[in-house]
Amino acid sequence: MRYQLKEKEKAVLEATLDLVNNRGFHDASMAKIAKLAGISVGTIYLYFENKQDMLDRLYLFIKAEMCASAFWDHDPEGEVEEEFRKIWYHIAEYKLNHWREAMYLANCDISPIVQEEAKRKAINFLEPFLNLCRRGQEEGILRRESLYFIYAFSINPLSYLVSIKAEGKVKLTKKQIDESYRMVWNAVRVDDRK
Amino acid sequence: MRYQLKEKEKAVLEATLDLVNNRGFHDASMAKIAKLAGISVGTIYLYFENKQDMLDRLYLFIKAEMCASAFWDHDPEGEVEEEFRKIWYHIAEYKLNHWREAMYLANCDISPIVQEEAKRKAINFLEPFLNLCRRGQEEGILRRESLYFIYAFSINPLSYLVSIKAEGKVKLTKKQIDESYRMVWNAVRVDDRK
Amino acid sequence: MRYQLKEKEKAVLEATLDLVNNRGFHDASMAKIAKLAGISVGTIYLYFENKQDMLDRLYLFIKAEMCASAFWDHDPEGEVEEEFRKIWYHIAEYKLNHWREAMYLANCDISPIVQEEAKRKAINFLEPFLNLCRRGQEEGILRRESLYFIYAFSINPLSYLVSIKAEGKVKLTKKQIDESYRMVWNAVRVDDRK
Amino acid sequence: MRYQLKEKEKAVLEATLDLVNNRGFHDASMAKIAKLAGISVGTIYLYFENKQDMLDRLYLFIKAEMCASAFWDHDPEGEVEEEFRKIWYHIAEYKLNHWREAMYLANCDISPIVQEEAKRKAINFLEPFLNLCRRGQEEGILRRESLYFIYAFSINPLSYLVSIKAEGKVKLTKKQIDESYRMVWNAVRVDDRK
DNA sequence: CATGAATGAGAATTCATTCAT
DNA sequence: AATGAATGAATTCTCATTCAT
Repeated sequence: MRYQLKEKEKAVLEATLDLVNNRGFHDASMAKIAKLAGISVGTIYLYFENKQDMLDRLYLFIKAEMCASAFWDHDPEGEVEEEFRKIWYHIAEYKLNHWREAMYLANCDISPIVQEEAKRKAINFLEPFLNLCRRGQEEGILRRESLYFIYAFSINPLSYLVSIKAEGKVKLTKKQIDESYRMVWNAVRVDDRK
Repeated sequence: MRYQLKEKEKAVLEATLDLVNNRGFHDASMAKIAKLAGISVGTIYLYFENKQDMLDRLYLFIKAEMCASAFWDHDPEGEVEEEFRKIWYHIAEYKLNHWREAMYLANCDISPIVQEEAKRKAINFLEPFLNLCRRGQEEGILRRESLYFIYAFSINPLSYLVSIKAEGKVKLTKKQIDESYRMVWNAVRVDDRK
Repeated sequence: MRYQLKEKEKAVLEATLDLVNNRGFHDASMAKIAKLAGISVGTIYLYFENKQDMLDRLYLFIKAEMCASAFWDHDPEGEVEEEFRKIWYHIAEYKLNHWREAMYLANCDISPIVQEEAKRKAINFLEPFLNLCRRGQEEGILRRESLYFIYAFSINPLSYLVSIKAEGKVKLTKKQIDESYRMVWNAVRVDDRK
Repeated sequence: MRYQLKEKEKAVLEATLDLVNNRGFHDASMAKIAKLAGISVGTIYLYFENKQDMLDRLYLFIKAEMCASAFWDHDPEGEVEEEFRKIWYHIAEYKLNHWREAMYLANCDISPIVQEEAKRKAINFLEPFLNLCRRGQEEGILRRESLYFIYAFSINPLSYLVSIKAEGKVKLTKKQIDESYRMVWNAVRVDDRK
C-alpha cells in the first residue's frame, strides 16, 4: 500500500542523500544531484515540481518508510512496555541500517529545509507511537509529561548516536544498543523509587 | 580569558543568527547579513577572512559562551551528582535564554556547515563535563558507557526541546525542566534495581 | 487552390494563436502548444520541421486566408474606387472576425519572429491590391507615392484598431468602420482642393 | 526635470535596443545584453530589479523622451491646425532619428512584453496631444471620432513607415514626410466636400 | 502515425568576494 | 577602517528537439 518510487525518483533520492550527507545541503545542487543520479537535470523536473517539492517528498518518503519499519509488527492493544520496546528497537535498527536517511531527517527536522506542510503530514505517521505513549501514561507506566518529552529522551537521541557513528566515533554494537534502551526505559518509565 | 567580540563582530553574529533561524542557512547571504547588521558587505571581510571563517568563528564563540555559562561555578572536585546537576541546569538555562544560538549550534553539529577543525576545537570546551563523567563512572555513579551515550541522553535532548519550544509546541516551564532532569538522571545513573 | 490545413495542423494553429495572444510569444512553448492542442509534442514535429517552420507556416497560412477573403470578389478591371473600397472592407471584416490572427500578423510583421523568406512570400499575396493601387495612380485617382505610404495610411491602421478593440477600449461598430473608411479614402485619394 | 539615466543604465538601454531590433525579443537574453553593454550580468541587477522591470523602465523612458520631443514647443492655446502639425512633425522626426527606440515602442505596444501598469503610465505622457485633439473636435476642425481613430490614422502609421525604412524599403525623404502629413491631415480634418 | 520521457544547452537570477574610493 | 559598486561563476529552472516504443 506504501507509495512506490519510480526508478528515476529512487536514483534522485539516493543521489540527494549522498550529497547532503557528504557535503551538506548547500552543496547539493540540482546539477550535482542529476550527475550523481546518472540522469540529466531536466529529467528531475519531470518527476518533481521543483527543488522544494523534491526535498519535501524525499522527507515524507523516508519518514513513511521508517515508520513502516517501526510499526510493522505493532499490536495497538499489546502490553505497553513490550510494544514500546519493539518500536524503539525497530527505529534504532532502521536508523542504523539507513544512516544517510536518518541524518537527512535529522537535518530537516531542525531547520526550515522542508516546508511546514510536509512536517505536519509526517507527524501523522508517528500516531501509533503517540497513542501507545498516551495509553502508557493512563496505565501509570509512562511519565505524565507532554509526549514531546518522552520523544526527546527516547527516539530523538538515536539521531545523535547515528550521526556520531557516521563520524566513526562510536560503534553501536548490539550490546550498546541494549544498554541504550535500558537508559531510555529508565528515563521514560514511572519512577517509584525513593 | 574569554574572547571578546568587537562591536561589528557582535552585530554580524546577531544578524546571522536572526537570518539562519528565520529563513535557514541557504537564505543567509553575506549581503543580507550586512544589511541586517547595519554595515556594508566589505566590512564583514575586514573582520572575517571569508564566509566559512565567519561561520566557524561564530560557532566557536557560541560554544565558548555556552560552556562558560555551564561551568562558571563548577568545582572539579565536587560531588559528582551535584556537579552533574549544576552543569545540566546551566546548559538548559543557557539554551532556553539563547535559543537562536542553541539552534545554530544544533544545525552546525549535525551537518558540514562548519569545518571539522572548528568542531574539534569546540569539543575541548566540554572537557570539564567529560572529566566529571569519567570520574562518575569510576566512582560507580554513572553508567559505564562511551561518554557519547551519556551525552546523547542528557545534554543532546535539550537541543530538541529548545527547537520544539521555538516552534511554540511546548512551554518548558520550571516544573518541566525539573521533570526533564529527573528523566536524565534516571537514564545516566547506575541502575541497581532488579 | 488554397492550402488546406490538416486537422492536427489546425489544432496547433489554434493553440498557438491562443497562447501568443494571451501571454505573448515568450510563453508559447512547444509543450504548452501541444497540451492546448490536445496532442503530444512529438506530433507537432511530424507536421512541422521545427518551431521556426511552424511559426513561418502559420504566418503564411493566415496571410493567405486573409488575402483570400480580401480578394474573393475582386475584379482586376473594375473601377478603382469601388475595388479599393471592397478590398479595404473585406480586410477590415477579416481582422475584426479574426482578431487573434490579425494580432499574430501584426506581431510578426514588426519583429524578426518569422523569417524574411516567409515575409517575402507573403507580400505576393497582396499583389492584386498593389496592382490596383498602381492603376489608381496611373488614372490619377490615388496619390503618387511609394505604395508603402498608401498601405501605411489605409490597411496598416486596421491592425492598431483591432489591437485597441481587443483591449476593449473601442467598439468598432459599423458606423465607426464607415467613418474610418472615409478617413482612409481622404488620405489616399488625390486631393485637388486648394 | 526629466529622469536622467545613469551611465550603466544608458549602456543597458542601448544594448537592449540593438538586440531587440536585430534579433527580436526572444534573443535578447540578459547575458547578451550585458556583454553588448560591456558590463557583467550581475551589474544589470544593481540597476534593475529584474528583466521585466528593465523592459518596463526602458519603455517608459523612451516614451517620456519621445513625448518631451513632441511637446517641447507646444502651446496649449495655439491654433489647432498649427499645433497638430508641429506635434506630428516632432514625433515623425523623433522616430526617424531614433528608429530603434521607435521599433521597441511599436513592439511593446502590440504585445504583452511590458506590463499594463507601464502602459497606463505612458498614456499620460500623450495627454497634451489628446487635449489638443479634443479641442480640435470642439472647434469643428477635427473629425468627431474616438481619439483612438485620430491616433490610428495620424501617429500610428509612423511606426509602420519607420519599420519599413529600417528594412531599407523606403527612404522617408523630407518630401515624403511632407506628403505623408498631407495624407494625415486629409484623414483627420473635418471633410466638408461632397 | 502518435507518443512523451529524456536531454542538455541556455535562460534569469543570486551570491561570495574584491577593490577603488 | 569602512564602503558598496562591480564581478562572473554557480544556481534553479525551462525549452526545443529527439527517439525508442
